[in-house]
Amino acid sequence: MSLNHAILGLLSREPMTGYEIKKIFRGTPFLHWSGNNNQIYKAFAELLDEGFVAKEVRHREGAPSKNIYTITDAGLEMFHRWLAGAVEEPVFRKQILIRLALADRLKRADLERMLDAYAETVRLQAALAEQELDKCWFANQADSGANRFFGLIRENVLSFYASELEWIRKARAFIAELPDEDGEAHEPMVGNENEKAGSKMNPIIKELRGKRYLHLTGGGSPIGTEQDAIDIIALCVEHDTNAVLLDGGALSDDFVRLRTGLAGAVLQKFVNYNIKAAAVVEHGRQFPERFREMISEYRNGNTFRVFTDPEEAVEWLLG
Amino acid sequence: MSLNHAILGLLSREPMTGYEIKKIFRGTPFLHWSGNNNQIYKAFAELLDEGFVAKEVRHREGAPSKNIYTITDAGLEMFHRWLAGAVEEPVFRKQILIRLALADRLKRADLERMLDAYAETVRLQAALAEQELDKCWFANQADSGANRFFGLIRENVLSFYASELEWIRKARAFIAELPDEDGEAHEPMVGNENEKAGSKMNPIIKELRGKRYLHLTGGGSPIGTEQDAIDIIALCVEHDTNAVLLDGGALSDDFVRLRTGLAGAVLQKFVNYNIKAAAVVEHGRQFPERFREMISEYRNGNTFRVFTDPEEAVEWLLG
DNA sequence: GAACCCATGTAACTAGTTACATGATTCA
DNA sequence: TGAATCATGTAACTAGTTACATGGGTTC
Repeated sequence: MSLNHAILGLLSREPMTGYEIKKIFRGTPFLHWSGNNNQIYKAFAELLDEGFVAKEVRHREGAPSKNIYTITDAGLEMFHRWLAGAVEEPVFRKQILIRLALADRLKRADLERMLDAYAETVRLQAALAEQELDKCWFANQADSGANRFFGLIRENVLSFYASELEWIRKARAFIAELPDEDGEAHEPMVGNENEKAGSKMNPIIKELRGKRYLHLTGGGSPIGTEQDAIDIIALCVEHDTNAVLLDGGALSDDFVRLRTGLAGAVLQKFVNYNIKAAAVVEHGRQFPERFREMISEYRNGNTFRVFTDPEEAVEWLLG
Repeated sequence: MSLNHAILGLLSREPMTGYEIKKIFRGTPFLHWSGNNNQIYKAFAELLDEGFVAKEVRHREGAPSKNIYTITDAGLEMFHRWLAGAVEEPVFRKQILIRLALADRLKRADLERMLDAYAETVRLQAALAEQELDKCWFANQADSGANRFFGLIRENVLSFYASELEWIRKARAFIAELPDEDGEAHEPMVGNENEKAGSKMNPIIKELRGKRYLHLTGGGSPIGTEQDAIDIIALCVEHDTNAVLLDGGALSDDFVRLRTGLAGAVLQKFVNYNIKAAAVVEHGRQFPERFREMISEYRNGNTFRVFTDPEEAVEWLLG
């Protein structure tokens, strides 16, 4: 595990607090650790234990005290030993390859849909990575303006996604040329029919002060796939509105876990179709930290907001 | 976790035993699970519990009985639902990028050495992946000759390594153009001096029936880096021999863990320089399964063998 | 006044790996 | 005879994630 070494590396530049380190991990795509509290604070406890860092507690009037960590000589030596040691091989995980290997007998249309969904995921991921890269800690450092190798790193990361998109193009071309034998026994796709939206999501059109909005009540099932977003948009177009009120139940577990990419994909679609969405959640509901961060990022825009009070939500939606 | 789904996908082709599934996972680079017992057998217990597979115990005379698993209708439906669901985004882990970001102030020579080591690792990994791909279960299946998409998958996997090598080329060109300012404060590389070999590894030249071999006694420290292999080769050249006897202590933990790539890199160097190596380990010593597999693969060749009896080892070395 | 930010930490869980255990068969 | 292959399983561990808990300060 080189997390500890990476922390030492960061501290070799300047002393930092756990929280700062955590934010760096969060905002840097090639630092593949999620940077959750447990990991970071545990790592510091270990490093302190081994004498690789020193802790300075800074008490602040009327504020929680900070722990500022400084690297020790032993820590610096450890870090340099790590740099001199063997480099790990690069690894990847691509579920799409597993699917493709196992979905050998799928119908062409289903394969195309799968690849298209993958392409959208990759594009999203690439955009996210680019954005994060350009505002991450390494992009612009105090001493030398920017890290000497940042350009190389950036290129490496983005080329990963670029070559994936290029491969998708090839794969699409390949399956387009496949003979589609209707008589063949195809593995059926399950649960991809369009009419499920109506039955599953329980949408109601409401009106307030002459303005319409679509209300997805908690009684229906949550937004669990990108298809659900498409269905919502279709309903909006049908009823000539661009405002959607989501009951808390509509936010599925997959939705609030950002790494599934679902929230990103759905909200991107909302942006594309100029649709405003307000979610009303119970007061006590806890979301993953990443999701909360995303919420606060969306606060700047006019696409998505989370409320606890339904009236406030509608107010914003129609305002 | 889609491991369970992947197993269902395999069973949708034909009934299999846990051991067979395990071997498929082991031998297929894009199935990123290691395929260790615990994982596989636990997964089967779960699938059985949920009614997605059925178990048929086949008792065999004088042999351990097999459990042959067959997918049920519920399992098949589950698998198809998974296929229809959202695809996971691709992810990668490249320690080299972290190093590069943190090793900003390293000397040019050290950077070059780091990139060269990385290039070798990637080449090794690529070769391994290619070899595994071509003899893996998906490469040649009974029904359709080969999986329709195997070519696409193969291309994707290999292009990952190819584009990494291409990037290394660019990175090398970039650092070659960097001004090497001698006056600058460089972060020193630690422990990369050549003389450590003599002091650390404790090598002795021995002779039997007029044939020389290099004996690395257990008293020294184990082979922990590629540099150690280079040092050993230098000693062989110096003493005009091509046989090395390694005491068990020389095989470090990193060495026996194949995913570190150390064993592969070291043995590749031995192959290149036509050096025979025999390791003598205590009778009870347990190695990771992957390492044991590698040992048996090397049994075909004339480069590396593991013995428990030192005399046998020397016999083979000089034979 | 609700929600977010800074800041620290812990408890409980999931995923995945290593090592141990067993025992017959096959192969050199 | 010793090691490898086939075959099944468990115990203990490491790495990493989610959720919970706390509390002052800031911002809309």
